[in-house]
Amino acid sequence: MTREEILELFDKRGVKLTPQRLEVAAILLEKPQHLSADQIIDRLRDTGSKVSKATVYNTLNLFGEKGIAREIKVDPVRRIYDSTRGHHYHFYNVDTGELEDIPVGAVELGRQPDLPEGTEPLGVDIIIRIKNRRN
Amino acid sequence: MTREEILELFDKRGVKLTPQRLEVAAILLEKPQHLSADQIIDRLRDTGSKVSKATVYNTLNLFGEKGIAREIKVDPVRRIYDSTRGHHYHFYNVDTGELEDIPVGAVELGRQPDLPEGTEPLGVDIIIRIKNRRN
DNA sequence: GGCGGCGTTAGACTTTGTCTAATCATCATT
DNA sequence: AATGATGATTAGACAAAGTCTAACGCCGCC
Repeated sequence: MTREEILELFDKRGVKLTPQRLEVAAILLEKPQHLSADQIIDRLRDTGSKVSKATVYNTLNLFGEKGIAREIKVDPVRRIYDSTRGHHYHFYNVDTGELEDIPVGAVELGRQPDLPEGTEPLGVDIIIRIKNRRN
Repeated sequence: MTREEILELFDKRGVKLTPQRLEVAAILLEKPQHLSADQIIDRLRDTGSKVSKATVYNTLNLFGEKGIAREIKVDPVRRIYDSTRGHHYHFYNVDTGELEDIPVGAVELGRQPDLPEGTEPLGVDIIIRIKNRRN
């Protein structure tokens, strides 16, 4: 994702532009990928950036709320952020910890259940857990 | 779930019986429910049990591995254990934090995607996020 | 009875993420 | 240009969940 596209996305989602947010976005949204806060901080440090830990966490929370990145719940100990915003699901390899996008349309819900009384849908998360075949 | 059924389940899943494991199981498997480690410890304390925190965590990890309970990944800060072992999915109310089982068969995957090379399936987690309707 | 192996325990420790209080940036108004 | 308000950023303290360690207990087996 180019700098231009990021600016546009911020604007569209009502996120005020700051240098720090742009730095975080540049790393996370560079390409389709799954990164933890820690990995993002490491990469920022690698590029000599001095964005603080607190800001990275604030920013990722904001990105999650505003739909700029998706928080994926797979690993109970660390939050993973997905740069791909569109409707899609995941493979999670429990051996390697790797997370992989499932091509759109390769999996689809057959029947949708009725929601509990007085609630409305927010979204659906599907994770297909896999492991390495050994032999 | 009765004490008898728990003993049977332990046996079937190759889990050695100990008084502490039985105490944890008695609470978690009592009925279909979703509990955090913390809630389980609280209930143990309420009944006067002195099972240690470490043992509760060890036991829940063991139960997860052996298929005696299911670990649900929904809240990044706390692990939730589901006493229902069968194939089923969940509603997660982000307003209340409540987790609710989706009746079996009410939702089903239409298409199953091809798995990545050299891997085999372990299972599928589906979480339908919902929120309270306000008006 | 002694030994080995596993389970349990208290409490220290680790890790991830949040909070606090101070500082800084931006912008509108005068 | 100074003022002030609002919001973002920062370092570091803090909180919470879960893991680890080292000691101890229990049980079966030789």
